[in-house]
Amino acid sequence: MDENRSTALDRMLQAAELEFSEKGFNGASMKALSTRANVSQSLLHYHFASKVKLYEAVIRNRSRLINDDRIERLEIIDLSQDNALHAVIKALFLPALGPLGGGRAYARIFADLIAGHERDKALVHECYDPTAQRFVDAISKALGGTSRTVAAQIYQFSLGVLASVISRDGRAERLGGEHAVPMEDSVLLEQLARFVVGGAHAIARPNTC
Amino acid sequence: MDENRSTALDRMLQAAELEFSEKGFNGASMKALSTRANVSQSLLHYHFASKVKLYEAVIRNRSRLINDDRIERLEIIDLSQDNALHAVIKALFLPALGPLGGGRAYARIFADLIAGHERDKALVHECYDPTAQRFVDAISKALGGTSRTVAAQIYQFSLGVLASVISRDGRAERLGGEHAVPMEDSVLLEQLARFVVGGAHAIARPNTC
DNA sequence: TTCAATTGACTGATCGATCAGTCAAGATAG
DNA sequence: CTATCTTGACTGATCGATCAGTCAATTGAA
Repeated sequence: MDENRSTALDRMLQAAELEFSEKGFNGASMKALSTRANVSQSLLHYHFASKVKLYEAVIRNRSRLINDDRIERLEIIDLSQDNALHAVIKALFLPALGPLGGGRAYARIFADLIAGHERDKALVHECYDPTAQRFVDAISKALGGTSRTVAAQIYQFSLGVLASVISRDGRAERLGGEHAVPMEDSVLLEQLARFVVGGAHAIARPNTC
Repeated sequence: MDENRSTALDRMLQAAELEFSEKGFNGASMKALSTRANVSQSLLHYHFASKVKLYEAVIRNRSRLINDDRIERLEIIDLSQDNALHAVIKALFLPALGPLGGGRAYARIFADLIAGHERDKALVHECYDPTAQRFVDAISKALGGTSRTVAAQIYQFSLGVLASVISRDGRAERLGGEHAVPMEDSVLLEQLARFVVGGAHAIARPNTC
């Protein structure tokens, strides 16, 4: 009962995600964070013990939402069909760009994880590697049996491209000049996927085309 | 005379680049930084006035080295030749990956800049946009007159791919499994360029291939 | 040549602010 | 009552920044 009332725990996680996203781990303060969540600073420590643990909780929470969706989308793809890779890449990107991805909130945290800070290595290993392995497999198969080494390479590049887009700041529009009309999300995703697929083919089958 | 003796100013800039790179802006402390440079903390403020100004000095310094090299390499490319785009992309990537790029030192700072923090927007605009414009132009021409909007898109994706590689942490090797032998720098650059060129063509000329 | 005046580089001590984290006590519910 | 939840008050450490002042080198006037 009273299910949809926002609990203190929900508010804390939500505020933490926003705060970490906007200021980064070191830039975010427990005090500002508690104010944002309308709880006392002590309550944060009661539930999460430490700032690091809270940070990990945020990432575990969000990465589970994203990766569950990714796997769900991946599993319904027939990897033997022609445009399988295109579907795989969209299954990788869409959950991170959509509402499940936490919108702007999670964007910078994600970009930080990509950057590969020493602090986050173990966490990335725990939260993202299992799903990543599945996608490396899928990429390998979708490309007709490319080596896992090359598939992992493509996966890494793909995440880089995703990161460059996920925290959109209008720079591409500025550099593009002219009218500078921001791109629709669905169109951007399509561009993104096409770029990655094109690049993947160029690496995996350098002789064709 | 006595030209190659390390001055205090040099040591400070160098230590700052390392410290900011390893800990990020908020994670780095002026005290640790001064210890690293073997100067007093006060000297940092004497020369750079504030932490933010020091950070900006580091980026202005490094970006100038990188972008001067980029332009130099870009200007000797014949944009009408067949594999012009490949050369352009290498001109964009090589200076950032080589010794001028500051090696690991500048890597994470660069990744942070890509992430697009609000704090760095104006600085990126000042230090990177002029060169970026030149490359967007070159990409547009090398692709036979693609619109600047699409060229800017490709430029943005390219930087994302670069960022994913510049702070190498061995994750790709781990995901690739098997022997996990780290890739040679020159080979990686070639892979990188081929991926981007393939992706660029896929976006700019969706009908071909 | 000599000596005061000025400058630039640099330091140790210290400032108030803010940090993450602690703790005992109050509130609330089963 | 008991156990969980929540709070305000507090701590030591550390933050970026400021300060007065030292020291060596340079300048300028006599």
